[in-house]
Amino acid sequence: MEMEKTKSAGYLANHMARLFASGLQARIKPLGLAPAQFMTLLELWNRDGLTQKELVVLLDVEQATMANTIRRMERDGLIERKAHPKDGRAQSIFLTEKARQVEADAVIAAKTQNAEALEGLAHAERTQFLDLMSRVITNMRDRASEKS
Amino acid sequence: MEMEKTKSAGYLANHMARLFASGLQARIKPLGLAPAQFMTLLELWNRDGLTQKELVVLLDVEQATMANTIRRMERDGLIERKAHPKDGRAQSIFLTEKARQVEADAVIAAKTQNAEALEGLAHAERTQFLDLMSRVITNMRDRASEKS
DNA sequence: TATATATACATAGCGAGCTATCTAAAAGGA
DNA sequence: TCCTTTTAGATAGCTCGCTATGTATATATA
Repeated sequence: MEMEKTKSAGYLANHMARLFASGLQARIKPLGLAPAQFMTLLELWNRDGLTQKELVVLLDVEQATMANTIRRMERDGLIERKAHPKDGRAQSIFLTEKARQVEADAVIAAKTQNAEALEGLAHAERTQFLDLMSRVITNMRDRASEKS
Repeated sequence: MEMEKTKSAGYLANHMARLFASGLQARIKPLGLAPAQFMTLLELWNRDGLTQKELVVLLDVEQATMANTIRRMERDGLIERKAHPKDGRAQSIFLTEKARQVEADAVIAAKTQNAEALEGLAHAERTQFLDLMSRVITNMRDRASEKS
């Protein structure tokens, strides 16, 4: 039973994601951001005052993962937590001035990384690439949630 | 400057790779394997007695990453290290009987995971998906090596 | 040959993902 | 109202990436 890794979608997905992450990391490190922090900031730049739970749903990571990411972001002065007005268990997460200031540069960095990765792909290929990834994600997400 | 994460190749690549990894993990955990161990075993099932350095090149991970993966594989009784006959710095890595015994089941698990992920894609779409990922990987790899 | 450089591997320390488990508050039901 | 269940979050402990650095052996050069 042969298994050629260069023809395995899973192997390629892992390899590709690592290259995206390290490329993005190099670009945003000067801004004081790490990749998961950037992804979280994307949601917060869009709308402030979310709870940890809301971020978990938006980014589709486990609660424990988000708890740690948020802790590092607080440590790094990117966010502040305030008591939730209605729910004593929850906290609302707000951006600091520092986080607001890096938005433009960080978004440019991410767009540049994406552009570099997709270099040499025709417009239609790019569209299809995003579509195929979305469909594959949907396949696996649905299958995963079925089991719970 | 808007940034829609569902249209960002990097975001999708990360999400997809996490789903592949957790799907594979669930399937091979009963065999006593973790995902990175499986990827390493794919090379060793193909050819035994490789050095750590050779595995680093084949899997395109950092040397320190491979050193840790190998240590866990040794701990778990999947490999044994023997002194390299020609080079006093290096070690040759050999499979244990245990590692050989799980090959067939592990390969089936990985193929099943890939098949599930690609469900609903036409044959031509699957081919193109692998091709697009390969080209994107090449883009980023070349760019990364340029800088060193 | 003696020294300098390059290479193979180990280790420390961090980010980011995961599962499992705990606490405290909220919500629901008897 | 009281008790049970659910939910929000924290924490411990693991894998697997990474960078940076140290050590010992090989190799190359003066």
